[in-house]
Formats: sequence, structure tokens, C-alpha cells
Amino acid sequence: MFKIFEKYILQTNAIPLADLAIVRESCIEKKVRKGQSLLHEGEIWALNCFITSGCFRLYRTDKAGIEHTARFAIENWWITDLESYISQKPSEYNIEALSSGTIIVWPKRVWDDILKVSSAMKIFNDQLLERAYIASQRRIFSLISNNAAERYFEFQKTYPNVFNKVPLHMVASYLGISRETLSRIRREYANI
Amino acid sequence: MFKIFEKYILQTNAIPLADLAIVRESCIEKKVRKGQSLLHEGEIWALNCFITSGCFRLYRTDKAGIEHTARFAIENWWITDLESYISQKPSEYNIEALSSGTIIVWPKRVWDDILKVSSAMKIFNDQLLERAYIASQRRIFSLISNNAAERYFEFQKTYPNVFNKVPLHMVASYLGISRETLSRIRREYANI
DNA sequence: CGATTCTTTGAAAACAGTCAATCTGTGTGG
DNA sequence: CCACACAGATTGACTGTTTTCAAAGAATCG
Repeated sequence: MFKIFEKYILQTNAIPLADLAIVRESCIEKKVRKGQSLLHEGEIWALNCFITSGCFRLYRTDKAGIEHTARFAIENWWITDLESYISQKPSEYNIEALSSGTIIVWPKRVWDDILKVSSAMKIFNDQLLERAYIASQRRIFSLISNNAAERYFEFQKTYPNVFNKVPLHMVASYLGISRETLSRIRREYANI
Repeated sequence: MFKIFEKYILQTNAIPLADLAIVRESCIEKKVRKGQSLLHEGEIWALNCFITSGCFRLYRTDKAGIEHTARFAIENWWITDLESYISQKPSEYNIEALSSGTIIVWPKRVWDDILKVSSAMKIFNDQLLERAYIASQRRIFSLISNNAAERYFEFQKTYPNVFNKVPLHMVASYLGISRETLSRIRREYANI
């Protein structure tokens, strides 16, 4: 499983072999079953979690008890609640496995040490946050400027690999619309 | 003006005096008039820009020519298009001054050098990005889970100092609703 | 004061949500 | 292998919300 991570990170970043060895030695490989919860709201999230296979989602429950999907994550991506991770305060989010899969995790303390020791890993980590921030800016723009149908097709186009792995009612909750509305959008454009 | 920045940064970060001297010596203080544009879409953004007074907004124009406000910024905050800054590609955003004001800027190259030389400034810069990311996550949750009225009152409560400095039609464009809808929300709740 | 920008209003149309019911596919236990 | 349960997806009817367009009132500024 670490091979997948190695391939992933070496694609974009030159990590010295010595650094990579540290990263490998301190990682923990895990299997998860479909439906399994990695994080439950109220818990403190203290992991760096890289997905080598499977599909996950980060979601939050509002006052009315309705679930809202913050984001999805599949292989070669990370799943985290950065707010709880950084502040080390109880999370408002949940992370659940939408399918069985495999993950690699590093406890926060271990990861912090890695970033101190390896400047290459620190650079990689910084870039990760930058990209995540830019992606969230794009999503905000989409949410304030596009209607439901436009957001749906944009999501489908931007994340095709995610799209065909997650149930539609979760896509709806990600887009900020009801599952019925999404269903009607699909019907309306079905024969185009 | 640099005094304002100094006070701001020393409130939360312990920056060695020597580092602070470098930051001061390399900064450029500027005055801006109301309506002045700092960034026009198509240009490459290569500045770090700290606001010592005044009010600014970052906005983007959609295909239909409608402006959508990405965010506002007032004194003691930064205004930037991080995407263009990082990628050094033409920006899709505009930055304009909503009032006259004063800013401190550092060219990207200069700022990069500061971060290389000063670990304290690097830590500060990292924290800035983390906070910006967390804020955008909160905004996304608000956009997908709250209706227009809830978003309006949340904005008013979260950013009171911004709220009373910007015109309502820009608030509407920040919330992703039409100015007429915002006007009606205000009327509906006016006497509560 | 006049021009401009900002805000509000009304009426109609478009859009999205809710509720209840039905349909579809998947998988499990008898 | 079938029947059944279950989760997911769709549909219809209705309600509620938001946009659009056109117009008119405020407020602000030179």
C-alpha cells in the first residue's frame, strides 16, 4: 500500500529517499469496511489520512439533523477535518467510508515531526494546503454564482471519478440542493 | 503605517526584532483612493498586500457579466488572489478599494525571501493560510446548509465591522443572492 | 442642485423544497 | 433460488422561496 503513496508523492515532489524512509517507517496501514466511521463529531481529529483505495466523505449535521457533505475523497487523496486537526478541538464533522478501502495514517505528532525533519515533506504539505484552499475558493464561487443544474454538471465534469462512486443523494447534499431537485435536473437533461 | 502591521503581527506571533526589521525595510507603503483597482482580471497578482486602513473587495465576473464578491477585507487583514499569486498565472479576479485607505505591500519575490530567512514569519504565513482555509470551509457549509436569511444574519454577526462598511448589493453578491432578495429579507425582519 | 449610486418595491415567472408515494436495484436469509 | 428487506432514486402535487424586470425612492457627492 505504501507503494501507492510513494508513487503519488513522487509524481509531483522530489522527496529524498532518506525522508521517504522516515515517512514509510512511521506510517500505519489500515483497512476499512464500508460504512465504517473514522471520525465522529465531538471527537478530536489527530490523524493525517491518505487514501490508497476506497471512497470516503466528510459531512456535518445541521441543527435540524440534516447531513451536509463537505467533500468526498477517493484514492490518492487525503481526508481530514483540518479545523479540528489544527486546533485540536472537538470536530463538528463526521468521516465515513462509503466503500471498503485501505488508508495510510500518521498520527499528528508523528506528522509534525516529519515536517520538522524533512523540508521536502514540509514543502509538499504546504502545497497541499494551498491547493485545498484554491479548490475551496472555486467551490465558493460556484455556489454563489451558479444555479443547481450548473453546479451539478460542473461537479460531474470536475470530479468524474468521484461522481460515479457516490450515491446521488450525497451529491445533492454536496451541492446544497435536495435529492428531489437533483433527480429532476437529471430527468430534464436526460435526453440531451 | 508599519506600526499598525507590527502591532497586528506581534499580537499573535513572536517575531524576532531582526526579522521584523527585514520585513519593515522591504515593505512599500501606499495610499489608495476610493474606487481604485489593485488587480484587474487578466493581470498576474504578485503582491502580498496588508491593509492598514480602508475597505477592499475581491470579486469575479461571470459569463453573464454579473459581479460576485469572493470576499471583503478591512484593516488588519490581507487581500490577495492566492490562486494567481501561487501559480503566477493571469487572475480571474478583481480587487478594488471600496473606500480610500492605506496598504503595505511586499512583492512576491521579496516575501518569498522573507519566508526563507525568517522561520517566525514562515510560521505566521502558514497559520494565515490555515485560518483562511478554515474560514472558507465554514463559508461553504453556510452556503450549502443555510437559506438566504440565515446567511445574511450570520454574515452580519460574524463580520460586523465589514458589514457596516460595504454596500448591501455587494453583501448580496457575497451571499449568493440578488440585491432585491436581500432587501426583502431586511424588510421582513426589520421590526423584530 | 443634478448626477450617480444605492436601496426598495410590486408583480409575474422561474426555481427549489417538502411530503408522500412509488419504483428500482441489491443483497441477504430462509 | 426466491422472497423480502432495504437503501437509493424518482415522481406528482403542492408550497414556499428567489429571481427577473421595471420602476420609483433614498442617499451621497461633486
